[in-house]
Amino acid sequence: MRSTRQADDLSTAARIRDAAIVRFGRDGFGAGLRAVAADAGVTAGLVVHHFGSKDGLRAACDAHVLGVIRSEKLKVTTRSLNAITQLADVEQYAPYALYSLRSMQAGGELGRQFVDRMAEDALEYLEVGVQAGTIKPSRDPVARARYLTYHYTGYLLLWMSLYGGPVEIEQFRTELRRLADEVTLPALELFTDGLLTDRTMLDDYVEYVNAPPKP
Amino acid sequence: MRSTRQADDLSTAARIRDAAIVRFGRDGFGAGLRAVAADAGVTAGLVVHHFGSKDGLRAACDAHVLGVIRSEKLKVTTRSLNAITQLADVEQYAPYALYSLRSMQAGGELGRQFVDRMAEDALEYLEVGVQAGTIKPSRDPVARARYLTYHYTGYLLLWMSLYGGPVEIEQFRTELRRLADEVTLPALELFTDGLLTDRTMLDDYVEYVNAPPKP
DNA sequence: CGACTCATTGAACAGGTGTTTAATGTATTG
DNA sequence: CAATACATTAAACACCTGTTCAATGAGTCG
Repeated sequence: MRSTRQADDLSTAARIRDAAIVRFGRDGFGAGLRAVAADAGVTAGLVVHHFGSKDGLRAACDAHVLGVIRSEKLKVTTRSLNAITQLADVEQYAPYALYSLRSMQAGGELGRQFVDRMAEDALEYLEVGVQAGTIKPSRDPVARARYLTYHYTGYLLLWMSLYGGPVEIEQFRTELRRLADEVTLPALELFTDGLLTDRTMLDDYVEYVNAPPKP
Repeated sequence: MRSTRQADDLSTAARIRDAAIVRFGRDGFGAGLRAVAADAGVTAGLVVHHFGSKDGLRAACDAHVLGVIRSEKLKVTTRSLNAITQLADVEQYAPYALYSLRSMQAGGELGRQFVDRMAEDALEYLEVGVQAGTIKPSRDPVARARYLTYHYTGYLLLWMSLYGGPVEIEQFRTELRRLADEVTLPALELFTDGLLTDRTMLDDYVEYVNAPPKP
């Protein structure tokens, strides 16, 4: 039947890829090919037959996740300032969020692209806030967007590294909410009032970088 | 000669442990026992003879690093608010800093303890600032200290995950300085002026959490 | 139908891992 | 000096990894 191929479920290759995204997201990229194959109900040999190698499989996963992120709705992921509650919001995309985190943890190209993309979206979002008058302007908006993005992403990565070995998706979301609760007050305080009582450090610094010493 | 044992260098076990700290810090805990053994100029068998197992070796490394941190000067590590320049300052302790980062990345007990300790020190330091009038008080000082610590540590961890595969100690320090430069302006801006132009979000949140018990 | 292509499997392979074991040398002790 | 305990090594072991290979099966096309 041709219906077996396309209608029954997904194509076998796609099923393997999806299983790999979930498995890698849960256990990290140290997970074995045989585990991925078992999740997809196939054999390890078939995995490399379809994807060439484990790296090929990972590349396919990267491409797919990046495609999903780019395609449409996951722009929501970076629309909020709080990168933690962000991810908790989109329930159906939790596996992709987990996979992306693992990607950052393992340090692949997808990880870098993902973070850069989040920084771009954050910049956009911050600009809107500045225009609307709700967010203060910055002397270097790009640097600020990167700074905030790296911080929130790093917070999440650190938490996953410290407390999440193999991460179940359900546990992932509930823990995210707990983290968000823990973070909200200090974050709002910092965002509203800052931390320092006087501005000499900042003023001194901008004066320092604007005064070209000796070229 | 008994002098061979203690004076010539360190004891063999200590030499292995130190080599392991450096190697694990550079390559992560995936590094093989044979690599560690070769660094120490011994055999893999001897490593497990002394430490029982690879986990035993790692436990010994953890204990030693934690001991060094506790013992004395590494309190400096957490004295500055900026956790990045922190580590760049203490040159001789860079291997310990790297090892600790790997520990956080791998998620062992040492990683958790290290972060918790940094949070405690940050709390102490922030309190001093509050007393001195240079830092604004917080409604929840403990949460704020944890928040700031996790953020800066996470920033560092994210950077290492994304860009640092095997990390050379020299490269580690120079990169830390570059990161510090990149971060200084946005951080100072945020710490001085905050991010939001009005305080309704904060006030609403505080009112919300205080609503039930507070008359 | 026959030939051909592709998906799929199970077994085998080569390489790496942590660990074990037996042997050897080298101190320290009785 | 002899005996004993320890440090150390090289080789082997069992296991797990990604990958390869030959065989089997099912679907497609001429």
